Amino acid sequence: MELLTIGELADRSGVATSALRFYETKGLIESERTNGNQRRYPRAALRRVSLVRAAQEVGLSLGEVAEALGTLPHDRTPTKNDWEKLSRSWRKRLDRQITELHALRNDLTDCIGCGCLSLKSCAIFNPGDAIAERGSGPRYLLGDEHIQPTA
Amino acid sequence: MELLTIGELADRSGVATSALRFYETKGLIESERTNGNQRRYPRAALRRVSLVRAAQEVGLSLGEVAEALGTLPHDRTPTKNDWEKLSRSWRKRLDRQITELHALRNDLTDCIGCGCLSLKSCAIFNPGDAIAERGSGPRYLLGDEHIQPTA
DNA sequence: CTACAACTTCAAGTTCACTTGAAGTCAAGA
DNA sequence: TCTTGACTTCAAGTGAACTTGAAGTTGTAG
Repeated sequence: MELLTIGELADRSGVATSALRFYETKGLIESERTNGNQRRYPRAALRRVSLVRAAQEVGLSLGEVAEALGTLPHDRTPTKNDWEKLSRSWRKRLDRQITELHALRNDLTDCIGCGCLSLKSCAIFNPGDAIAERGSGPRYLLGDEHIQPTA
Repeated sequence: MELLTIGELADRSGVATSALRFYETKGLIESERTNGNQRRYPRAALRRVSLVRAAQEVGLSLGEVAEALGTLPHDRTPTKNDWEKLSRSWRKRLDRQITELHALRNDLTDCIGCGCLSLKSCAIFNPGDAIAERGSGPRYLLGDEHIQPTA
């Protein structure tokens, strides 16, 4: 099997045919045509589709993916160097994202740990807001109003 | 300052007023009204908004956030237990996401490392596809066709 | 050679998460 | 009191990423 039909590519990549045609209009993948005008994809298209999906995972829009792919040469097979540039920039983005998620995770853990009795220090629930207007003391999540009456 | 106007909430949360009204239609936040029908938000709303944004970061849709918030009691201030349930499920999701990103990062690193001379083992570019139809030897990324003519 | 699944294009529709605009009301300072 | 900026609702618009439908064509197995 030299070339893939759009249906085969869809099956193998797990991406709907309609999405593949859509990707093609966006210049993300390319195809040859049969005499009867049907698309035929080289094996490389399968990797290309995976690349697109991977990039989406990383948080890139299709436009950004197209742009990134645009940095790869059209006239020749990409070299290791070509690829390294692309890959490095994505990895950077990935690293940043991982860092952010870790931070969020830690905040959540703190919130569980603290039982929300020390909301002052809770990053998630006090982002940029000048809190500490009521002095210290117990606070409740999602319903600040329940201040213990100074019994 | 007991209650916040929508503008103040917007400034403090960094979320546009239009978005806040939109969140309200989705049941994500609530407000009281003045005699003149203007919204007034309790401080809790600020945390609530942050919660929504945090959840979006984790990859939840607004619908899912609404659902999650729905598991919190409406009639009383959420307790530590209420919160723990919610927080744990989100943290789980966060963990899964972090794991996925790590995997993706590693794949990218491998791809850089291998110089794409051993695409057979490259997870990103061979997901679920049975490759290895051409035997071993050099392969090129994004353009498989360039097989060295057996010089 | 025929049947039929798989393909083609093109326009329009969908969902999500908002934003924008119009037309009018409210709140607070000079 | 007047002015002005902040607010109100409601309808419509936006952009991303596709999907769906209609109407017609192609490829292949029987």
